[in-house]
Amino acid sequence: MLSLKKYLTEGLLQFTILLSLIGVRVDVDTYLTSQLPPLREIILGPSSAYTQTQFHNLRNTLDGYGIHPKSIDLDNYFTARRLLNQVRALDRFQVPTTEVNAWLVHRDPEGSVSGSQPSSGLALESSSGLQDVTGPDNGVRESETEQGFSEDLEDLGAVAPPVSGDLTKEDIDLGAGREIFDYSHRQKEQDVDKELRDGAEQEDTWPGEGAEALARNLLVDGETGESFPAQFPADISSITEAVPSESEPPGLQNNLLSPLLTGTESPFDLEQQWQDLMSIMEMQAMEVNTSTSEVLYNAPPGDPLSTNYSLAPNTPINQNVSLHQASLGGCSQDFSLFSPEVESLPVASSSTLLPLVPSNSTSLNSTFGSTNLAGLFFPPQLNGTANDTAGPELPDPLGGLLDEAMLDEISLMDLAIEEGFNPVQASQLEEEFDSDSGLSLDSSHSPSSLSSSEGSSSSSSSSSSSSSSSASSSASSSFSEEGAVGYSSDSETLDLEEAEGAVGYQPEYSKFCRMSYQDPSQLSCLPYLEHVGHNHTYNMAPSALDSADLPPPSTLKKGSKEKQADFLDKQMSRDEHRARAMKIPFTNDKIINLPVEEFNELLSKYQLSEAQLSLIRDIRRRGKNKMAAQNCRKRKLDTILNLERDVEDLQRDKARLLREKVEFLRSLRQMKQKVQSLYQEVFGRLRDENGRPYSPSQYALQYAGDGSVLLIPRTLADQQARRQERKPKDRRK
DNA sequence: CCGAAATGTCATGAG
DNA sequence: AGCTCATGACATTTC
Repeated sequence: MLSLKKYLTEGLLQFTILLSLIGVRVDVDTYLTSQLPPLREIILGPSSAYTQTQFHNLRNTLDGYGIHPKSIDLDNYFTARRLLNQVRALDRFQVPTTEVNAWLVHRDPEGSVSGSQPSSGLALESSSGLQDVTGPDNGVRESETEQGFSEDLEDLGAVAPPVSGDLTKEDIDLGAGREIFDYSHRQKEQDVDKELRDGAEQEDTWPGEGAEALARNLLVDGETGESFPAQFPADISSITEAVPSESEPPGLQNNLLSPLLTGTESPFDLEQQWQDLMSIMEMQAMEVNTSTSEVLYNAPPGDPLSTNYSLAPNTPINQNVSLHQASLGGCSQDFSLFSPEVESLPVASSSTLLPLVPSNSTSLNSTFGSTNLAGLFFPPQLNGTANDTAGPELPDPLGGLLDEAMLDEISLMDLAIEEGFNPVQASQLEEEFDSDSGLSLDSSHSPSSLSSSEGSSSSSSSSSSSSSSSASSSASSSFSEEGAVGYSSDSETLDLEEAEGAVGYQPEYSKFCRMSYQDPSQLSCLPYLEHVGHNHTYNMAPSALDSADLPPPSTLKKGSKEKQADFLDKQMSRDEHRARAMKIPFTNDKIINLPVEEFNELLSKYQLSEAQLSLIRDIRRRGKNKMAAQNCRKRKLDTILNLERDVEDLQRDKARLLREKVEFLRSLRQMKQKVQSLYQEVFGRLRDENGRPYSPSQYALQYAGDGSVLLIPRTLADQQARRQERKPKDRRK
C-alpha cells in the first residue's frame, strides 16, 4: 500500500506538473467538468501506470488473467478512444452557412420595425445555431463511441491470438550469446568457453532430466498460450464497463452556449473564462506563427476571420460581414462607422473605437458587454442597460469592441495552436486507419515509441504470429519486443513478445528467434534450444509449469546439432556458458524460472558442489534481475510515453476548448452587431410629434420587461446602465 | 576507435 | 528469514 500511495502521489504530482507545463490553470477543470472522462482517464491512466503492484506475484497466486491495473490494454483502450474522439471531432468542425444573410436582407426592405421583432428574430437565429451545434455533435459522439469501442475490441482481439505461437518462441528466447564472468569464477571463462566448444556435443547428452524438463517447459508455454484466450473475455468485459465513462458528456456544448441562453450569468462565465484564456495565451502566444499573424492582421477586411475560422467548431452563427453592411446601409449612418471597423479591423477595432465610446460604454466593455446583450435579447429581465444609447454611442452599449480585440487575439492563438497540433492530428488519423495496430498511438510522437508497450501489445500480437516480416520490422525497433518480459498485459498476453523479449542478448539471436518461431519445426534443428529455451512464464502459476503436456521428444532431440553447435554456442548467454562449464545438470531456464519450491527440489536431487550451487544461485538471481530490469525499463518507457501522450491530449483539449470559446464569442459578437443594427434601424425610424428624428445623444431605446421597447432620455438610460454595471462587479468581489 | 544506445549486473530497499 | 521485484547506478555490449 505504501508504494501504491507513493506512486499515486507521484502520478498526481506529475499530472499537476503536466497541467502547469501546458499552462492550464486549475480552472481548466471548470472547462472540463462537462467532459470529465478524458480528464479522469488522464488522471487514472498515468497514476495507474505507476502502481507498483507486484502483478507477477498476483498472477502467480491468483492465477488471474484479468486486466491488470497496469494493463496497457486498458490504457490503450482509453487512449485510443480519446484520441479517436478527438480526431473524429475534427470532422464536425463546420462553418454553418449563414442564415443570417437572408434574414438581414429580408429585413432591410421591410419598413416597419416593432419592438418585439428584433428579439424574436434573434432568438430564432440563436436557437437554430444551437441546434446546429448540439445536434450534429451528439450524433458524432455516439458514433464515435461505437466505433471507438469496436475498434478497441478489435485491438483486443488482435492481442489474444499471438498466444498460439508461443511455444516456439518461448523456447527460443532463452538468453544466448557471449558473456563474461563477473562471477567469482570469471577467470575461468576462457577456459570454459574452449571447453564448451570442444565438448559441445557431449553436453547435449546431459541428464535426461534436462531434456524432459525442457519438454515440460515447452508444454507449459503452450498452455500459457492456450490460457490466454481466457483472458480475452475479461478484457472485453472490463472494457465494456469502461466505455460509458469514456464517452464525453454532451453537456459541454450546452455549457459553452449557455451564456447565450442565460443572459445574466453569461457575462461572468465569459469573463472568467476569458481570464483563464488570457493566462493560457500568455504562454502560447509565442507559438503563434508570424505568417499567420500577419495574415490575420493584414488581411483585407471582412473575410479573414471567417476564413481563419473555417475549421472552428460549433459556430452557432456564422459571421457574415457583407450582410451586416447591407443591412446597415439601410439603417443609419452611425452604424456605418461601427460595422466596418468591427469587421475589417479585428484587432485594431477595439483601440480605435474605444475612444469614441462614452463613459458608460467603457464600463460596459469591462463587463464584457454581455450583460447588455442579455438585456437586449431577453427583455423580460428588465435590464435597462446602457446599450440603449443612441447612434454615436452604439458601440458601447453592445460593448463588443473589447471583446473583439480579445476574440481576435484568441483566434490568433487558437490558430497557432491548431496549426501546432495539426501533425498530431494527422498522426492520429493515420493511427486511426492503421489496421495493423490500432493502438500504435505513440508512433507519431517518438521514434522509439513505434511499437511502444501499447502499440506493440496489439500490433505485434496480431501481426507477429502470421508474418515474420511485420513482426521483425516492428520488433527490431520496438522496445517491448526485446524488452521486458512479463511486464504488464502485453507481455503476458503476448508470449511471442515475451519469448523474444527475454532474448535480446544478441541481435542475431533475436532475428533467429523471429524466424524460427514462425515455424516450430525449425526448433528441432536447434540443438541447444532445449537448454537455452527460457520460459518467461515465471509469472504464471507454478502449477501451469508442470501441467503442460510433453511435446514429442523426438523432434526436440533430433536435428543437425553439430551444424549449429557453434552458432548456438555463440548465442548462449554468459551464465549458460558458465552453467555448462560447471556441469550444471539442468537448464538455466529452469534455474531462473522455477518456483522456489521446485527449484529447491531440483537442487536437492543432485549432488552439487558448493561452486555449482553458488553459480546456480547467481544464475537465478541474475536471470530474474535481468527480466526485472527489462520490465523496469519498459515500464519507465511506457510511463514516459503515457505522459507524453497525456500532454498532447491535454494540449489538444485545450486547443479545442479555445476554438470553441472563440467561436462562441464570435457568434456572440455577431449577435451584438445585429442587435446593434436593429437598434439603429428602430431608432432611426422613430419620429417625434413634429416628425423629426430623435437625437441619439438625447434619447435611447430601452427594452422593458414585458418585451416592449421604450424611448427614454439619455440621462435616465445612463443611470440605469451604471446601476447595471455595479451589480456584476460587486457580485464578483 | 569513439560515443550513444541497449542490455546486463549489482546493490539496495520494499512487500 | 528468505524470496522476489523494482530501480538506481554502474558495467558491458552493440551499433
